[in-house]
This record gives sequence, C-alpha cells and structure tokens, in this order.
Amino acid sequence: MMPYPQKTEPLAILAAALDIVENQGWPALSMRSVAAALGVRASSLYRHYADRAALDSALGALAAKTLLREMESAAGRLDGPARLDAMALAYVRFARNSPALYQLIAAPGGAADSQPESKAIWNLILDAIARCSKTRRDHTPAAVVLWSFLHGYISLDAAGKFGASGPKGALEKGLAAIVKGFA
Amino acid sequence: MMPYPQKTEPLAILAAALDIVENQGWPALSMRSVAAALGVRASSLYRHYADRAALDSALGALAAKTLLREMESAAGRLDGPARLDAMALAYVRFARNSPALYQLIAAPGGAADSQPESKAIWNLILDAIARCSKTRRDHTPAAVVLWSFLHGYISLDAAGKFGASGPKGALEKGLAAIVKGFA
DNA sequence: GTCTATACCACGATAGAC
DNA sequence: GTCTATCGTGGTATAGAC
Repeated sequence: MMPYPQKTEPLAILAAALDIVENQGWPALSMRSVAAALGVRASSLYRHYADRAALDSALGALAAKTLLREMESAAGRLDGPARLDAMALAYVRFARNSPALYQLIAAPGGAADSQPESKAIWNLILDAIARCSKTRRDHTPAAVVLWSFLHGYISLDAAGKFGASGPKGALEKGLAAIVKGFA
Repeated sequence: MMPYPQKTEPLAILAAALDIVENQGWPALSMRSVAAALGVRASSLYRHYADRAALDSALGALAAKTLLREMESAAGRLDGPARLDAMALAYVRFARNSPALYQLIAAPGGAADSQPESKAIWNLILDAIARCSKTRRDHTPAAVVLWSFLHGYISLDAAGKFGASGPKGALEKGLAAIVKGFA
C-alpha cells in the first residue's frame, strides 16, 4: 500500500511529491507544487529537505527499494525459467504502475542508480539467469539483452509509439523467446 | 545533405540549435542560447520561427528525415537477414551519433512522430522483416520485439547503466538472435 | 515549524524604435 | 531583420519574524 510507515512531515512531503509526479509528470514537480499540495509554503519544505536534489534523491531511493522488493516478492521460491519470467513481469508491472518512479531507475540522470538497491536488482537478474543456464560462463550479455528488451518495450509502449495497432502480444513473445534462449 | 532548400537564416538557426542540443543537451537549448550562439538577440529569432515549439518541430523533422535516409541508404539493395541487420545497425549508429535528435524519435513527447517519415521508417522495418520470413502473417509483433530491443539497448547504454563491465557484445548477440528468429 | 518577504535567475514572448 | 526594453511566469533558495 503505502511506501513506508508514516511518521511526520518528511514522509508526507515525499508522498505528496510522489502523487504529483505520478499524476502530473515530472515537469509539474517543484518545491512550490509540493508545498501547495500540502497547504503550506515552499519555504517550509527546506526544514525537511535541504534542497530540491534531496527530494529527488529520496524519490530515487523509494523507487529502487520498491522495485527491488516487488521483484524479490515475485521471485519468491521459484526457480529456473519460471523465476526469471516472474521477475521480468514484476519489472514491467512496476514500470506500468509507477511510470514516473521508473524513470528514476532507467533514465539518464536517474536518481536511483546511486542506490545500493540498484546493484542488488542487477545481481538478482544475473542470479536468476544463472539458474536457468547450464553453462557457468559470464551471463552479463544475457542480462543486458533481457534488460534492454524489457526497458525498450516499456518505454516505447508508454510513449505510445506502437500506435493504434498496439504491440500485439510482443511482450510475451519476446520474453518467452529470450528466456528460452537462456536454457 | 540539408533538410530543406530554405533561404539563409532559418537554416543557420536550426544548425545552431542542433549544435547546442547535441553538445550540451536539451536543457541547454533555449531561444536565448541559440541566439547567443549566432551573435544575435533572442527576439530576433521570432522573425524566423514563430515560437519555441516551431523550433522543436523543425528539429523533429530533421531527425525523422535523417534517420529515414540513413536507414534506406544502409538497406541499399540488400535483402533477407542482411538487409534487416544493416538497417538495425544504421538505427543504432544514428542514435549514437545524434543522441539528442534520437530522443525526438523515441521519447514520450518526441517532436518527430507527427512526421510522415516516422511512419515510413516503421513500414521499412516491417517490410524488411517480411523479406526474412517465410510466413505471410502479421509481422507487427516481430517488429515490436526488434525495435524494443534496439531502443532499450541504446537508451540504457547511453545512460551508462551497463556500468564498468559494459554490455559485453550484447548488441551483436541479441540482434543476431532476434534476426535469426525471424527466418 | 511555518510564515512573509525577498532575492536571484532563466525562460518565452511582445512592442516599437531603427 | 535586428535592436532595446520590458513583461509575466515560475523555478530555487534564504533571512528573519512569529
């Protein structure tokens, strides 16, 4: 449900920022808009977040933590291709449900890649691939292929680039083909 | 070579904008910065471009035209998998050489997808896949898989998400696997 | 911990002189 | 076709009263 246990202001601020960024997009996020959503003045926020970058950073941490948690949860006790498949679908689901937070994971200046969870996510994927594979060689290229496909699909779909015809099941087909290729 | 046969100033402005956006990124592009690069005042630009959106639009047109031309050129008289491969590599090369323009092709609000060339690019890909395939069914899913992989790889690579280890040949491997899967 | 007030900056855009 | 001057907006951030 909610990101974290709610204490006082800092979390309320983060929640308001999250709400704005997910419902109105990144350009709408400013110290002013967050403050307005809380019925407060922008200058008040600086008591709780040193500057705008600190707010972005907190959102980045939230993104990385949430995605890692959801992928681990989806993986559960699964193993082999089923594990990888479940994790990939959890990744796509997160990106669809929280497109703005997802940008912090994958976008150029993303505030999430300084988070330790980002590294953990990468290792989780590498591990899942290793469990599918019979060989013991470096699985980095395989992980790159999988990640590239997922991210590309998510981005283009979210941008509406597949047009009226839609992707026509390409996600499932591509994912199945890639995971199968690992075994 | 050049986008249009226009007179003098409009193209000089477009060139200056292109230079800024490719060398300093999108945030650095403003009517002021373009004007400064030309040794002129910002207000002067409005004689040649009605507003900022018109400038963006011109860049979008440039992006779509350039990419289409380079993909057609790469395809040449090739056929079968070789044709598809050459086009895919031309796509990647364009994205690498002109990362800012590429964003107009693939990014959410991209100013290029209203261009007729964008449709032409899509059809070019669909046609190339059809030439690889023995079946006559709808190749939309295949095109979506290919495009997703290419775009995802380009984006994550440009964002430095592959880290110090690098992609380790994943582009070539993934592309080969996908194209092979079409035959 | 929030308020008012303010400073500073950069942006897009227009009016009117030259 | 470019200039100066100016306007309005909206962003980050600080100082100091309450």
